[in-house]
Amino acid sequence: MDQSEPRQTKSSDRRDLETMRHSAAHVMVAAVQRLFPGTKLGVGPTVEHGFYYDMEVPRPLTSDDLPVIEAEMHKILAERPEFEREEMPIETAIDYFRAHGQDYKVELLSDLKERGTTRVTSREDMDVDPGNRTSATMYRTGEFVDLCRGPHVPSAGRIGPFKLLSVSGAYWRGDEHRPMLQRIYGTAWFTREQLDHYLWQLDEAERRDHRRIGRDLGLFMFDEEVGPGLPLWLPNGTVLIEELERLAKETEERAGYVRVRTPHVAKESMYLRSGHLPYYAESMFPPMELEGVRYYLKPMNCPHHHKIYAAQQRSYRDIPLRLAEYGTCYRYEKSGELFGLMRVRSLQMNDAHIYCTLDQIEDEFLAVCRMYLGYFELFGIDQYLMRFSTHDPNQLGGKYVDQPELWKKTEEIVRRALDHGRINYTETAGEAAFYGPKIDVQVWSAIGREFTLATNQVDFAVPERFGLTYVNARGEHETPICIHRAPLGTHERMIGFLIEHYAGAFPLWLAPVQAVVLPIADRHAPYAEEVGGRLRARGFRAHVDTRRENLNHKIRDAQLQKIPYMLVVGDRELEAGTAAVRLRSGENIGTISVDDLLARLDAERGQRQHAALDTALGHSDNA
RNA sequence: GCCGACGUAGCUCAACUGGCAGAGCAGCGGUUUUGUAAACCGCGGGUUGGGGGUUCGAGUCCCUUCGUCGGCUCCA
Repeated sequence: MDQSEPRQTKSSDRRDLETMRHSAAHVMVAAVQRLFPGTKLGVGPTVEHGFYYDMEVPRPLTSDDLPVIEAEMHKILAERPEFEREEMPIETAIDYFRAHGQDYKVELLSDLKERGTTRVTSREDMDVDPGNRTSATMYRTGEFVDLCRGPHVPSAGRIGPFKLLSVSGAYWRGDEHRPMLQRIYGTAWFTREQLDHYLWQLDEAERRDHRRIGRDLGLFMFDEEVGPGLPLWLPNGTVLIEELERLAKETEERAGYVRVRTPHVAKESMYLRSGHLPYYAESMFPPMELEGVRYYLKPMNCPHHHKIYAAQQRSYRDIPLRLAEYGTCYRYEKSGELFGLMRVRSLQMNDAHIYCTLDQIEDEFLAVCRMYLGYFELFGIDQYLMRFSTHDPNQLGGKYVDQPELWKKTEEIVRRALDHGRINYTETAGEAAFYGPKIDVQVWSAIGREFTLATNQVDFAVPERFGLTYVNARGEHETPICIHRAPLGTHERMIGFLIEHYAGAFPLWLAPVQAVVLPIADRHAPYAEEVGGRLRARGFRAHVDTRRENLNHKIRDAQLQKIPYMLVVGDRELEAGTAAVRLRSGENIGTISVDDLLARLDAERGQRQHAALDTALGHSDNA
């Protein structure tokens, strides 16, 4: 994600840092081996801010073990061992590790030898060199020997300040059917200041965590009896939802969408037709049976929308047809995957399905991308990654529908749309949906977890299953292409993300409470109510704090609630028909008339309509 | 789902090796009528997540179940 590397870091420094962290990982695992003889090594790459090592330890580790391991690491460092490099034939290395009971290393080397690079992942290529199938490189640090490509710092004395952060389970080679190893995460830096800065950032991230802010600002809650992953939206959070929906509806209306509404359940037969059953069944809530018919909670809206499309004869003149719905879906996420609002079991999706011809896809797809970019501009989101996912030709007929020419064609169209729109993206093969290529917008939560925030997918397979057609200009039936898109993702994830993005200080148009009027003494309450009433009459969400507390107290509470405008009214303001305006930044903009205040608020609230939405609608290009 | 940790008042946290469940904030009642980040006094508040067990005695030890957290797997 962002920030925590020193700003001036050059790429060579960056490499040195990675080298040093990788060496730290070696020292860590050497310490674990000393403390827990019989430890078997997995792999231990560096990651964004540090390193980890996976290993099989005789007993499960707990966080209490980390200080002990750190102490052992310091002992090793005090011995100042050299990192000695040694190259040997691959068979010799296999024999060595087999003799030492290092089964995982044996497996890595055997794979490399027998199958070449096919099973070596990026996590593993720090251990073995996929390009070299005949010899292996070993590093010796004191009595500790590990398979490793290197490079390493020459001496362990070069390892900078470090800290072990957490311990957890991790499947060997990321496969849930294989053994679970113990993973220790750590971080290491050149200087103590950098380490402290990073640790401070971790604390800061915790303060931005949407789960904490969500509670403090009264946005949402969970209840054990309602069920895990089923958020309850409190009044303040509901304002966020409704403002986002208003934004979406205005934008989509102007972009030529029509709105529909569909039920939350449907019969089994529809999901057999759509292909969700049985393939998606494990992500769906189990069926409920009524009068011998099985119904499912909908995990997505597309089948319902397809039915609406199919309900009447469509002409080429009718399309693109863009059906939009903030649809509520239910997905049975595994219990361990739930995470605050970011990963839930009931979700409201900014969904729409665009039915169009092959010729129209490019424009439609680009228009959707512009819509994202407009939203992101509006929110000031600049830390994101657009990921273009294409199919893997080797999996046609399996993971992917067997229509090679359509894959090729639609992928080209998407690529051209992205290039034409001058949109930056990375391309990943083998990550497409089974029905077509897609773009995902990746963002990171405050604690650094990656999420797909929005998605835009081409579907050239499912419309056929639903028998969707349109009559072309020659009077023939043709199957339309469908674009699935959710530029604002789901309310749950988008709001979870925005909470962290703004650290709870939402822009005026989105803020659950936009202004609070603070009467200094009881005698100012009627005037305060009058000011509040005028704001509300103008469509602002304004409260009046008439508690018998002093001003400092009311200010503090309003600050903690991150209310954009605090309007202090006392004798002077009452007299003059004004309010003393304090912003949540702490800035005091002085005393202004209520009329001026309303004008200012109008202008600020109106910002959401301007440039960003023009981008969303592609107006800036045409203008 | 898997590995590990953690569940004490609305929130943040106490309670030494098993020995009378406590504090601050919030809430409520009263006093104060206040000018830009916490006025003062008082009061209520808990089946220590649920269930079972060990023990003279369990917040503390054991089992089980639910939930949460850190990862893994998976995903909007």
